[in-house]
Amino acid sequence: MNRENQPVYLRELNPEQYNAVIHTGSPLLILAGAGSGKTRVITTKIAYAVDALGVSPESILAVTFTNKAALEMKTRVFSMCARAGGVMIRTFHSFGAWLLRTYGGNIGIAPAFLIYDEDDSLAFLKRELRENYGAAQIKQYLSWIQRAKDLGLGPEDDLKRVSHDRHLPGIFAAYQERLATTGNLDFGDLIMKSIELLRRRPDTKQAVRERFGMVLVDEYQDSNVAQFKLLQEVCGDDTYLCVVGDDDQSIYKFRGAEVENILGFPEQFPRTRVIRLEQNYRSTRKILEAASAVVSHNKNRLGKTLTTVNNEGREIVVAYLQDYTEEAEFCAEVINRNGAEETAVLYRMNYQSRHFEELFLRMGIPYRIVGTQRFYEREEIKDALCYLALLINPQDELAFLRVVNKPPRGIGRVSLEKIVDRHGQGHEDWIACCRNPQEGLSKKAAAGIRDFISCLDFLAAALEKETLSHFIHVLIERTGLLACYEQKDAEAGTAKASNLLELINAAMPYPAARAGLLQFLENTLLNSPEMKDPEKGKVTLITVHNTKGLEFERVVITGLEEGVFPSFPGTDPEDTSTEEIEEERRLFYVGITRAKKELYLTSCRRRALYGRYITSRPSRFLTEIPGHLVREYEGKSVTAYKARNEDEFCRGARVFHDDYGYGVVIKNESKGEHSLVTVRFDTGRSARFIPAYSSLVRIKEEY
DNA sequence: CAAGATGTAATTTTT
DNA sequence: TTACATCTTG
Repeated sequence: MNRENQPVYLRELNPEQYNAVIHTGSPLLILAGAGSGKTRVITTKIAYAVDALGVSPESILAVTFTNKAALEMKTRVFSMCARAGGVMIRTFHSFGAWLLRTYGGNIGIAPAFLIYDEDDSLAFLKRELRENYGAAQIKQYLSWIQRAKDLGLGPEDDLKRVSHDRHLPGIFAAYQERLATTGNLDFGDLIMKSIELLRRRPDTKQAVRERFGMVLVDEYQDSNVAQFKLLQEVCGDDTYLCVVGDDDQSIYKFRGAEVENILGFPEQFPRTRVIRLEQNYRSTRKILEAASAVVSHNKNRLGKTLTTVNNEGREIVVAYLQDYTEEAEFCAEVINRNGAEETAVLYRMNYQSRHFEELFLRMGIPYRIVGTQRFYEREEIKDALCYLALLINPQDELAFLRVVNKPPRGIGRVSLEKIVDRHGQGHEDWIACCRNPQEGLSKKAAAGIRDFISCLDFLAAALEKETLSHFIHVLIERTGLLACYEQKDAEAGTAKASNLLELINAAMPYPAARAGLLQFLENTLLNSPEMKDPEKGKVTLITVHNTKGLEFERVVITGLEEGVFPSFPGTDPEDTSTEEIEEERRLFYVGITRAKKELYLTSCRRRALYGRYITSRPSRFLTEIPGHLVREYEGKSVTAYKARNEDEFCRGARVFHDDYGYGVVIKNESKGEHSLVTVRFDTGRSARFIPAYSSLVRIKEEY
């Protein structure tokens, strides 16, 4: 075919990418391997549809999972095609919010609803359950409710797939009811209510289907059942639907992601055309080969063969180390040799970052940590946002309870209880409830309430007069939040006051008054800019989950030990289900494929757990990488600990045990799977161990 | 009503 | 070990 006359962005594509871009006429599933130019294809496809096919930008809907992805897609589409400004590029939740604000009135949803995040939901459920349940149980129930919503199930549905708990349906129903009295929605509702809207109102469904003739979904492997149902409602027979994803990179099962969505897409949508993107542009051959070998151990996958024309590259370095201190030292060494920029240290769990932070701080290695706490989740920001929320919606119970005594106004638990009781009797909102004379309140509390009300009145008036940004400035001063946190900052060395001031800047782009405030609140929550822009010259500390969509020259994946990576909390490693292991393996696969040129894997012999050392075994994933791709790190620690082979505890070997201390192996018998080792300790005692189940470590002879 | 004391639990996390 | 949540005391 003649591609000479086509725009540059088309000529740069490989044949599969090209076919995916120009395809029309049936549902399309693009199976895009890691580093295969997935985002490029989806953005080019949008540009091409507008430019070459004459599709109206307003009729295109592109859905992603993260704000970051949405933002990136917007930027890339607009840079390719200026006319694409009208394309709707949103996250699933943001799309739901749009749908409900636009048409929600048809099913009785007030367009000015606020969105409760997970913390809010939990606080909410706590109010419902705290009399009879512990914190852990409440969390469990919330998690079940969320899972149910992920599956598109309401309180009245059969919840057996979520849990057999007898009380769940009742608690779920009570939660929904309580939420309804505030008029607000939680994250799950943004999807659930959208489905309900389109099902109950054929007129709305028709309007939506007429508007969106072309729908694209990115990261489809992480969609859940509810999102699939929503997609089914949005897409009619005439809608062109294209989904992009990689079943090997599905890592959010614990959040309700349903790999079946992508695996079963061709059956769900008849006449589906499947295009595979298997050409990798990111990694060296060795890295890619390792990644493929590892993930090929998974059974539940479509299977694809990634190839690359890139160089073979260096061997993968595997370092067996003594403990997390040595691991941090190893990372420091990698960084000092190669530079911090374009280097990432990956770990399975957030708390693992501490060891790296400590050492890097001491050694003066510049680093940044990605994705610990979101801006809007900060205590002080949340306080300010709750004042704002209360101004928009005086029914907002949660917001009221959070800020009524913040900063302290002398309204304690007892006084609050009385107000809550009083509110429960009438049907006035929280502010009206406080406005009326309070009986039985202490003088102090009554004064506090009066103060609170006059503060809110002042703010309500200010909201109409000031720009939003200035209004927020007024708010944090008039409420006393700023002063309160300035004092706390001085005591605790935090930076909460400056975060509050940051909020003033964040509000700059928004219009004034209620309308602007509403937009601002939604954007803070649903489009909160995460501070993920790679700063120059710093090493990146990041969880493996958070690396999705990123790439680095050099990657160190740390903590490759059974129980850490793969992780299986609370479960016996022996009976961990294969499904769980496969998800962990996919996560490892994601980690490996982030590396462009160099990959390092570290595994520790001992790890500190809640102040105690426990021995761990190397991750099974390490054995899944073909030996010829790997070079074992031979640093200072090699003498202390080498990969365990039969000789590790041979007769005469010097060993250390957590409880017994130092000793010498005097006998080594093989018994089936495990060897039985007899040790005489320096204290004179002897004991027998199965090394696999003990904390026995081989050490250097000198010790 | 607010600061200290004791107890308990401990993944990953888009929105 | 540490972080937090709930309980007790000033």
